[in-house]
Amino acid sequence: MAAAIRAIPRGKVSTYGAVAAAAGYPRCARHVSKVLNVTPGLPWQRVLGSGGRISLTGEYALEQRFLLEAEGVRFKGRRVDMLVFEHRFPASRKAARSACGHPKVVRGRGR
DNA sequence: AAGATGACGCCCG
DNA sequence: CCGGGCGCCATCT
Repeated sequence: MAAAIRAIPRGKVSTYGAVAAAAGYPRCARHVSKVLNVTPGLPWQRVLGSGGRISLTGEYALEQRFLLEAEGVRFKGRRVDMLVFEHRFPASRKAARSACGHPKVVRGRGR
């Protein structure tokens, strides 16, 4: 997970959902945020919400926008121009349809 | 164990 | 565009 985030090059961005999916956990967008919190050294500013919007709140949101613009990322109003700056992760076929942190614990959803 | 929360995502009006 | 609601998963109290 953290590796996926580190893989985002400077001047590019990604979204929680995309990072999670790239890491092999399509349903764990939420946990990406946690990883960012517990893992220092990650380019947290390059991770945005869906559509390229800053999900952060308060001053951190301003920080994030500032840092991104410093890297060359342009904003379209409140969002980032995803069509240009969204980083495409390499096609990982590590389809881990399991839970986020427990590859073995498969939760049979509903059915 | 149950309830509540979180830097989320998607659908509906 | 905005607001509201529901689902998802892990962690904390």
